[in-house]
Amino acid sequence: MPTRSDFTAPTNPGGVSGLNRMTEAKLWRNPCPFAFRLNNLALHYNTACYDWVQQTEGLSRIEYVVIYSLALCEGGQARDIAQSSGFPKNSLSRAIAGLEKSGLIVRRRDPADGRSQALYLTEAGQALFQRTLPAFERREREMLNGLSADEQCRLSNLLAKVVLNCTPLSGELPNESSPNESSSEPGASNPRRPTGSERA
Amino acid sequence: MPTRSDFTAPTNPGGVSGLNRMTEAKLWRNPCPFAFRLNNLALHYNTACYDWVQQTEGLSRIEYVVIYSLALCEGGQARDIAQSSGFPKNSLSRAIAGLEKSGLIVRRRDPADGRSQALYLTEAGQALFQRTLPAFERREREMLNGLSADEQCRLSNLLAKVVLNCTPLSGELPNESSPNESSSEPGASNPRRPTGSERA
DNA sequence: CTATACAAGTTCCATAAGGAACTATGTTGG
DNA sequence: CCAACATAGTTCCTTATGGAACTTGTATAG
Repeated sequence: MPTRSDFTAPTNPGGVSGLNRMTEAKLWRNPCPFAFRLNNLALHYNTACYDWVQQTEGLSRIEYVVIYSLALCEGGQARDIAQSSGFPKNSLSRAIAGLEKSGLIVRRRDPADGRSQALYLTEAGQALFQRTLPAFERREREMLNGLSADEQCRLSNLLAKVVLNCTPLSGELPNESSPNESSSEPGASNPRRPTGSERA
Repeated sequence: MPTRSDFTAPTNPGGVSGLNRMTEAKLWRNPCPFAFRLNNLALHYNTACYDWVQQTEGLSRIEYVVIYSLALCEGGQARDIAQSSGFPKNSLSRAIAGLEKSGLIVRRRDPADGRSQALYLTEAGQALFQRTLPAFERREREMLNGLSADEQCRLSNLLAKVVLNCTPLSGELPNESSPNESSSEPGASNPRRPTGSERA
């Protein structure tokens, strides 16, 4: 049976729910709880799935994003993938070159505009997508299986609404000199770059 | 006034809502819509905020994550930041060393355990947090301002629920040989690593 | 019809990032 | 009490990453 010493902090001060103190703070006492939850969930999803694809198919995350993007939107261009995923175009250029060499995609120059090229999955590319997709779908289901069907639906809709609300203000950044909000923050300026860490 | 040629596809086949075809596909015709929306939102939030901090304070994302983590959980250890943020511990080690040199944090060895060290914000570190936090809060408000207060609350709760549902299965990965699901995917195996791209 | 600006992709290159191995400290168990 | 193992943090080193500049091809304007 447990003695008193069994209850002294086990070095890892596990919170009530098995989370450590810091994670609990970020979840429940965070001035930006939404941001944390988003990032936390994206992390859990992405690492599980993309590590798995790396292992089983030898494709990097960005390469798989290209495959996935073309599966959803045949004939799309590198530019489209950049815009919809947030990866920089030079990284995409590399990934696309690699995938073409592996025979998973093909490029077709647009006769109407010599600059752009439409991208297509080959048979092999489609097969790869077909055999990997289920794992991604399963992971998504697993993450959501704590919610009822109704809750899942609501969550999905709310997120979509936020995405639509955000997309316009993509390039915008916190700038105290802008003549709207009243929040009293000091230093600010205004760079730009729609790059980042989406990758989906 | 616009002539007919004004309406021919502007090279960028903007969808109804101003999104390009591929983004629309990822939003509305995606077998994993939840994952895409998460990543898309995380991207918009993170790039805006962390680029801004980089510009105004000269701190990298991971450095700011350390500051933020300690502001929420004073005396936390590097290990805690790693667990709650998903950054690898060697990268954190670097960031912590840099922040200490800049005088934004201090380390204090734990007398009870010579391996670990508790981290604290200095006055300067706290001041930095105080003057940067509002921009992060503002960004979060901006992203959510398309939702009613009630919807925001619901979204928040649903996300928290999913986070709690996910955390246990952190290390787990899609493995077809597991004796549960029936989804018919082929290749699978089982690596591990809780690293990734959370960073909040 | 040239000059200028813009856009899609590619190449170059410096560096940030993270895996793996290591150090130092703690814990367990035989 | 020592051997084996675990854990916090650091160091080393290779590689992936992405900014900036470049190339090629299109619009626009003077």
